Amino acid sequence: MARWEPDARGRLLQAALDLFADQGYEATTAAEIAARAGLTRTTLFRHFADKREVLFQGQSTLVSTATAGVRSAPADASALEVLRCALRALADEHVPAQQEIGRRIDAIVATSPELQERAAAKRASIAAAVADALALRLGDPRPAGVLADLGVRAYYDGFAAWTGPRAGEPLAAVVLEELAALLAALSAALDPADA
Amino acid sequence: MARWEPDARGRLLQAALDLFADQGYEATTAAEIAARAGLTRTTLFRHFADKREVLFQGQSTLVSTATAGVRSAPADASALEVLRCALRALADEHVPAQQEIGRRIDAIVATSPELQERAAAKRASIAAAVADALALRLGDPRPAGVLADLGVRAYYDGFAAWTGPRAGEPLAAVVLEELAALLAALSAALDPADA
DNA sequence: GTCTATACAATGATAGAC
DNA sequence: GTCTATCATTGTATAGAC
Repeated sequence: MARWEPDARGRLLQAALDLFADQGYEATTAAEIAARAGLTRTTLFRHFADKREVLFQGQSTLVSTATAGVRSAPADASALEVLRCALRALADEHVPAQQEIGRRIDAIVATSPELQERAAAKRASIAAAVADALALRLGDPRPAGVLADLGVRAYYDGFAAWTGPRAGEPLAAVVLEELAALLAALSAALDPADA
Repeated sequence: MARWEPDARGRLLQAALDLFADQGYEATTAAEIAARAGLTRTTLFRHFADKREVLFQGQSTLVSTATAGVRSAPADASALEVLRCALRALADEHVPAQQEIGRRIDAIVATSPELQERAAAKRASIAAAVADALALRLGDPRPAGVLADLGVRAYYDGFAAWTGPRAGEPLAAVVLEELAALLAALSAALDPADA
């Protein structure tokens, strides 16, 4: 029998979601979150570097997943196929149970500049990881960066659709479809004669 | 004759650059920066919302500049031409005197995750401003977002080249050239048959 | 209108006990 | 792994000085 209740991190996330939704992010102290999770403030900061990371804990592995996803692509894959491998790897990190949590997190992040800043940093880290891994494969940082931006945009927009109207479909399918839509939109925008 | 030395913000920036380079960002307190600028801690926080903004003050107008740049484009301009208008507007915010400061800021930001987070948030804000303004013009958020990413990447990469090896050229020219290079790299990556 | 003095809540780090 | 306790610093709020 364990000396402590298990899953301290998950309990802290639930507590934070409840309190932030109730009182707002700024009005909620780290001590309150910890208390609601049955812990102390010190323990919260043992698990997370700061108050924001309680909310973003689900994204902590995405950077290494993105890198691994690029490296997992077959040796003869095209640049676009490599990008799709990375997106599939990222999408596989999420299960439908996270859709509800994702919605709640998004709603809270939208209320706080401090949280939006952390969200932007996370997205930038993932984009940089994809860009670096792709640059290594392609031998050229320019297409790598552009493709990484495209892929990360598809991933975020696809994730948003998956937590909303397209909750029933597999995340990977939604994301890859979004990537195709972005590429088509880009072609159309760059070559207006297509109209 | 003025009662106080002018340009408090500029003096705070100089003080921060010196101290951060000397002791590191974390080891430098807001009180030290203010003292070196001949001010008090209270006054620093009157001018800037937080310690990080002392460094990023030069980017405070870029979001509105980006929006204005998109709106300043001729009514019959293509999507790409509109994007170029925005980039020219952004580039015109900077003068060669900022090259040295830009280099010093970059070096310091590279040492601190907290500063990198702020930098990522600034970049994301500019990208979002361009994307929103473009979406309004194009009537479709998808190409707008992709083009905004492309443009912002060209702007940042161009700026980095301008503070380094291409210091002698006009920033706008470097950025627009970078945009062309990114577009060419993308085409080549998406259509490998071109080789 | 800009600067300063002071007090304050909260963050995040640290050291040591269970 | 958790807890108590303490500490410097951030960032805010409020007051007044030149």
